[in-house]
Parts: sequence; C-alpha cells; structure tokens
Amino acid sequence: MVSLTDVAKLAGISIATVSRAISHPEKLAPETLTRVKAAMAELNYRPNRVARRLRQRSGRRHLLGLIIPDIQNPFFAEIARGVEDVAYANEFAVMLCNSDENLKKEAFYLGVMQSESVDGIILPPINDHDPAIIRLAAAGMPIVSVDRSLVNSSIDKVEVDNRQGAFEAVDHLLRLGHKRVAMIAGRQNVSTSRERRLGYEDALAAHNIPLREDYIRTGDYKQASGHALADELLTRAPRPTALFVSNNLMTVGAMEAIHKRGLRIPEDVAIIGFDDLPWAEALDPPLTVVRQPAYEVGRSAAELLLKRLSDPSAPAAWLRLRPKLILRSSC
Amino acid sequence: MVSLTDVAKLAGISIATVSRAISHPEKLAPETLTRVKAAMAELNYRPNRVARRLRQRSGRRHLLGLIIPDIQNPFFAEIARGVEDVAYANEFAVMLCNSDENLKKEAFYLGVMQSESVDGIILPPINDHDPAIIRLAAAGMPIVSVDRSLVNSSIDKVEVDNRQGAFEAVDHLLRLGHKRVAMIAGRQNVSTSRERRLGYEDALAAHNIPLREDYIRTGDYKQASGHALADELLTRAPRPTALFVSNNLMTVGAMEAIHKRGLRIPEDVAIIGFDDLPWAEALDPPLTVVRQPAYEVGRSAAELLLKRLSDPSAPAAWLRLRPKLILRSSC
DNA sequence: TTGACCGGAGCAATCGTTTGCACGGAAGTG
DNA sequence: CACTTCCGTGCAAACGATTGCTCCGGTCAA
Repeated sequence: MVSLTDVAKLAGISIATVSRAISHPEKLAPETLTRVKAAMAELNYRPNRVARRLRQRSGRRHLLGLIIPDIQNPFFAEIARGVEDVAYANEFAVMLCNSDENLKKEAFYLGVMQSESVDGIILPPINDHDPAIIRLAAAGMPIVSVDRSLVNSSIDKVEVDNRQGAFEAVDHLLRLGHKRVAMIAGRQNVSTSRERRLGYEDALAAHNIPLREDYIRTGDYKQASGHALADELLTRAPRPTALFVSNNLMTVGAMEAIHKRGLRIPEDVAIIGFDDLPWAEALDPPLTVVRQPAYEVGRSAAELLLKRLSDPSAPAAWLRLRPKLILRSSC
Repeated sequence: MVSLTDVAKLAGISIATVSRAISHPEKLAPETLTRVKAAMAELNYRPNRVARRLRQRSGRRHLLGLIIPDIQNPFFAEIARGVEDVAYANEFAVMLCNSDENLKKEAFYLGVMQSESVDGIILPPINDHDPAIIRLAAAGMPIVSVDRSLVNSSIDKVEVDNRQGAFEAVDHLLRLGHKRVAMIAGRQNVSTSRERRLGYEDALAAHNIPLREDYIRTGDYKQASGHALADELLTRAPRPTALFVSNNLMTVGAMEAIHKRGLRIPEDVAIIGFDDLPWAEALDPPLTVVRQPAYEVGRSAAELLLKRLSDPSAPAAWLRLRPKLILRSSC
C-alpha cells in the first residue's frame, strides 16, 4: 500500500502537507498543491481508511453500522439498500450484520461496531426495551432506530404508520363485505406488531364488528409460523372469510396453508398481507398488501444519521412514513 | 472507550503485558494473567479493532470483504448469509457492498476494501475478464470468486455446476414430452449464463431435438427482461410449450408475462427456472426449479478464504457444487 | 527601521495496538 | 561460586494518518 510517506518523498515535501492537500487543500500554495496532486496520481495513492479512522474524532470516520434481523427478508434487504445508497453517496462505508432477532447476537455486534469505531448505528430494536441499545445511546453513540421503536427514548427514529396501514387493510376487507376477518399477529413485544393489531381493532370497531379473540393468533415472523397459525384459524367455526397477516413471510406461509387445504383465494378465503414482496405479482393469486416504503425508511435513516453527526446537539428527529395499500387480486 | 492503557493502569502493569494477555496468554505468569483479566472485566475492556487492524499484518486483521451484485436478489442474499455465518463464527467482520453489476462501482468498492485493509475479498466477478479483480489478485490480495469464474486465473473459486443443472432442467422438460422448449438466457459475458445455455443445448442434443435459434433469447438478469423476452418467445410460431429461464428474477418476470397473456401454467406453457426462491411454493403455480446451494456457496467461499489466509502458498482451490432439481408443479 | 501580522510549510504528538528487543532475577549447570 | 539459560516483563518503535504548534520569510503600517 502506498502511504503518505511515499507521496511526500516523491513530491519532496512533508507528510503533513500531503495530508492537508487532501483535507484542507485551501491551505496550500497552489504550486505545492499541484505538485502533491501529481505525486498522488503517479503513485495511485489512496488514503488508508483504517489509519484515518483511528485518528479521527467520532462523527468524521466515514463508517456506519447497520444491524438488521435478517438480510434474507426482502423488507430488510430493501432498507439495507436505502441505507447503503445514501452512505456511499456520502463516501461512508457500511458494516452490515444480522441479529436473527436475538438479543445476545445483537449485543455482540453492537460491541463489534463500537470496536470498529463506527460513527453511528442504524437498527430496528429487537424489542421495546432493548437494554444494549439504550446503554449505548446513553454513552453517546449516535443511533437511529428504524421500523420499530424504543419506549421513552429520545433517539432519532424512522417509522411507518403501522396502525394506519393495518386499519386500511382491514377496512378494505370489511368494505368488501367480509364479516369474519381473522388476524395473524406478530411478536407483541415489538411496537410494529402491536400497532398493526391496534389498527385491526380500530377497523373492526369502525365497522361495528365485535372483536373475537379466537380470530387472533400471535406468531413470530417466520413463514412456518404463518403456515401453522393459518391452519389453526381455518378450523375455527365459523371459518373466517378473510385473513390479515402481520408480515411478509408469515403471509406466504398462510397462503401455503390455504392452498394445502384446497381452499381458493379469494373465493373461499381472502388474504391481505403487511409488507410487499418483489414477486407479489406472481403469487397465486397476486397478493394485495400494505406496502411499506422500506427503501425510503433506509434512506431517511441514513440521512438522519448523517445530519446527527454534523449536529450532535439537535433535538431528536422522528420521521413517520405512510404505508400504502396495494390492490391486487387476493381479496 | 476503554483502552489498553486504562487496563494497564488498573492492573499496575505495562500495556505490553496487557496486550499479551489477549493474544499470547501463555507467555504470562498465571498470577499476572488473572490480575489482568480481572482488570479487563472490571473496566469492560474491548480491544479496538481499528487500531489492531492498523498494526496487524495482512491475514490476521479479522475483516473480510464481500461484494455482490445486489443484496435484494435472494440468491445473493443467501450467499451473503453463508459468508457471514462462517465469518462471525471465526470472529471476522464482513464488509458488504452492492456492485449492481457495474464495473465502475465494483472498482470503487474494491478500492474501499483495500483501504479498509480487509484480509480478503469474496465476490462474483462481473464478467470473465474483470480487470480490477485480476490486478488486485496479482497484487497479492486473497480473493475467492464465487458463482461465476474468471478466465485463466489461478484464484480460489466456488462454483455450481451450471451446465449439469441446466441439462437436468431441460432434460426433465423433454422427458415430460415437450418438443418445443425455449430458453431465456442471461448475459453471455458471464460464465454461468454461458454454461446454462450449453446445458440447454446438451439436453436438446441428447434427445435429438434440433436447436432453433429463434427459441433462444438473451436478456440480462432482471425481472423486466424476463417479462419482455417471454412475451417475444410466446409469439413464435409454433409457440413453445415450455420455457427454461436462466435466473430467478427473470423467471418471475416470465411467469407474469404468461399470466398476462391468459395462458395457464403448466397446461399451456410449462416453465422451469434456475435458482430457487424462498416462496417458490406459493407462486402460481408452485415453481419447479434448479436449486443452487447458495448458502453452501457462501459458506465454502468463506472457509476457503480463511484457509487461504492461514496458508497463502497453498495451490488454488476449486470447489464445484451440484445444483438440484426441485420438482413442484410448473411443468 | 521596527514590529505586527500572515501565509505556507514542517515537527512531533497522538489515536490504540502489537511485537522485537533488552533487562533483571531466578534457576540450573559444571 | 561463576556462568549460562530462561522466564516474565517493560521499553519503545512501528502501523498511517491528522493537527496544534512552531518557525521562517515576506508584507505592510506606523
């Protein structure tokens, strides 16, 4: 690797001046600057990001951390793309890790990121009280929580209006005439799942339909869970005529369960999912969903984080994006 | 951040000894070791990875780079998981970037990785001659190419037997009695696409079916491309009775096109895709595919890279994994 | 003429580790 | 008892950058 020293030697100048040629070019005599630039070009010099990060104060290290539950979930993959695109446009690198919704794993990666001297971290908290995050934020690490939120914390956050989204979904079903709408909910210790459930309840109430507890089943987030819970719900008497499923993978699982029972969608059972899928169009039938603007969530989070770095004392920002109902043919 | 100095002070000892307590504990007097350990625990000391990487020689820096075309493609997401799981099991961090199949972007990220002092890089080359990679490898950077290969280079690689996979797919169609099997191929400047096309030709030849050039269309890798090319192929006279599509996203696009024309799968047109999808089961109809062991590709690549780091002079390894035909209901 | 000021450049400390070398004392050997 | 050997530890030099401070020569105003 070519270092400052090599460039300095070639240009016949001190390394301090070479360094300034990069970060404060206005401080050099024009003639010196061109000489240094020529030397850098000749040697194909590239600053060493590691050394730079070691020396730099926080906020100027050009590295940011992103911890997501699972990169194989298209929702998080889309967030990741949003974050990355903004990051690289600003010459930040991104360090990405998967927590698998596991607090220990998350804590481990938070440690790695600290130890890698990231400028800040973007992540969906695993639950409302995620202690590792709260501690880290209190210690001064810039953090932006996305998707889910932490209770009574004053960190920057980007969320989606889950309650509203769920309301629209269920409202749509009810307007189509469905009277028996069941729900497969997600882990109730994450804010999004709770809000989606509230939205479901709101919609029922708005249509004067009594809430039936046996029409609500709570799972985790995995495909298998959606499959199993749909199976259960479809044995209820009377059988629900529509299903509202709280996340993408569980929706796919639920569709499988419906197909396996030989029921037709939407004739026998209508289904609507939270989160869009890139191939929702090709599913059987094309799936009606509440689409979250995941890319924008990632983009906004990264922008918020960069803003925070340049102004650490600004009040915490709270962005709330609107989801959108996408009608296809499953209802 | 707590540093070696803090621990050293608390333990009443020099930083050199504290450092050795971590990397060469056997060199310390047992009593000293316990004292140091106690101090580290009390202060909750965590070594600074940046400083460590700056000092360490290549191969012991505990960071590896992964450049993939697009994290939103489930195939690459699965590879990424394989890489990450192995990496973190060995206490390596992973730096992940998306090249978008763009040589410039790739070259940029290769630069970033060099500058981040990664120990090695895993990536599918964008094309056969990818100059930036070849140059970097020649300069001594350990590189493992996955999925696709570089011409006449002696770097470690992990591939899938694409020709065999394609053969099995098309052979399956022909055995079912299809006589007119069309193919949507991928970019012919990547090895995998070419091999898949060869496998297609092999199968036709094995069944004594003449190759019709107008039954082959070449696209890129995107959904839209699959859609458009399927549209074209379906206007051929006589119309193909089966489609073999060379990658996952194009397959979804092709399915859309078939549906849009009101044709039924598999009655009017059978379809078989290369690459599995997590929700292939829920597609209309459940999609028969050639499944690549993507997770294993990632895992093996990471293992190969780690092995390479511990033995830089070993001859280049070349792993070839077998894909598997997964029968569902689209044929 | 003198002193203040300024622009441009270099010196050297610093970030947190790792590690070759030196040193001191204890143990072993003849 | 003198000499080597060895073990445990510390000193200090790296790694590659950034940056406060100093220094030097020139300009300008009084």
